Amino acid sequence: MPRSGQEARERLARAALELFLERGFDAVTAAEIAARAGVTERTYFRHFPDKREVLFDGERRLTEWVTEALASVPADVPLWPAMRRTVDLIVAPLEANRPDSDRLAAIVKATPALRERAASKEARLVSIITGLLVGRGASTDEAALVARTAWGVLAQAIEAWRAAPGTSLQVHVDRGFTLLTGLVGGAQGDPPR
Amino acid sequence: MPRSGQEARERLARAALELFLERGFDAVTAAEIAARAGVTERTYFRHFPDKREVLFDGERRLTEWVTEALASVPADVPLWPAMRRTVDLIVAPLEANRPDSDRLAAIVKATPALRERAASKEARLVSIITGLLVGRGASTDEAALVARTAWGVLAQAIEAWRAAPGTSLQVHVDRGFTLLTGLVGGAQGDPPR
DNA sequence: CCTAGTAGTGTCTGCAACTGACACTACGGA
DNA sequence: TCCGTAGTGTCAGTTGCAGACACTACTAGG
Repeated sequence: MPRSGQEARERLARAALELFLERGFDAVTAAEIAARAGVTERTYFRHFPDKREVLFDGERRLTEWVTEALASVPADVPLWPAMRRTVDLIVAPLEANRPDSDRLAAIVKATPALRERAASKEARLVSIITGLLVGRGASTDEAALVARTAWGVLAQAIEAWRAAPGTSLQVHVDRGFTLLTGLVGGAQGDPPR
Repeated sequence: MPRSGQEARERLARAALELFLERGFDAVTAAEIAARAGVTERTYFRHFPDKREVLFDGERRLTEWVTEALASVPADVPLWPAMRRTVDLIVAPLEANRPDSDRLAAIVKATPALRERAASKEARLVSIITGLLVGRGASTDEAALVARTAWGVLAQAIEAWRAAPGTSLQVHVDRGFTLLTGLVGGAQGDPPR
């Protein structure tokens, strides 16, 4: 293997994070990020497809966690319980990662262009999960619905977790699932036609 | 030349749609859209904040439909049933709008940059719905969860509906809600059907 | 130890998405 | 009839991104 490229990539990611924290996403140019990392703008774009993507490099790990978690659930567990266990399994890594992900979330929240990218990443993750569920034997419709719903619970839990420092993510997740079960499963009158 | 402003805006929207259909989003420049509409590029950017937004002008109507539909549900209807009725209420306008929205969906689906924008719009709509539900007296957590989940059902139904021409959206919506109830509310045991 | 291949980089060049500043023109109302 | 306003054109500038090509550090193979 030739000279480590991976190293430059990490310097770029760190430089970008610093600059975005210092001055905000919009006030930083790609050339400046590259300069701080000691490379050229062109090199930046060889490592990341655009200015935003540096920040979302960690999302790949999330995908891995989900994939592994779901794979670790026995195949005979029905869809929804399997998804629930999967969510439980990725709570730990998420909590371990909190300090970093909090800073990231702050930057993203403050920048529309980044929120857009984040929303897109979520959608992509949901569709990956859907694929995995289909691989477990679910119908496409079921899989998509379960993936969307479970992700919704987790996403909402994460949001509440960030809003309330010092709380445990697991608590929010549990609350979300029970809340959902109560709301949806409850026999309150909603006549289908 | 023209005076209305609104008129130019509509010409721009039509021109953009045509060009995107003819050559694809990426192969069209903002200047070309403007030219076909008989104005300058600068004028384009006075009507729309960026190249993508022309296509999403109609989303405002969706927001209105949702707002009105939810407002029309009596305040004493509990959260989830209220949401379910709201979804039912906007099925009609959605179906009436099918030909246009199908073409739009095709363009969006083919272009990553547009999918991103679409995902972002969905997120925004969900947060608007959350706000409305809070206005009805729900807690933030409940509201967010219900909004996310219900929108998930509708979004999934719309996708299935587009994939199966000739079917009725209402059918997919009904199926989605019953499926969800069965999965989430049902005893932890059995795969459906 | 030398040589050849390859991954990573710098440089140069160019397009297209936006943006600010300013001058102009049609219009509706006083 | 004149004036204020909203919509537009023009021009110049910044920045995100991409193709082409030459160069350099490193590694493997002889």
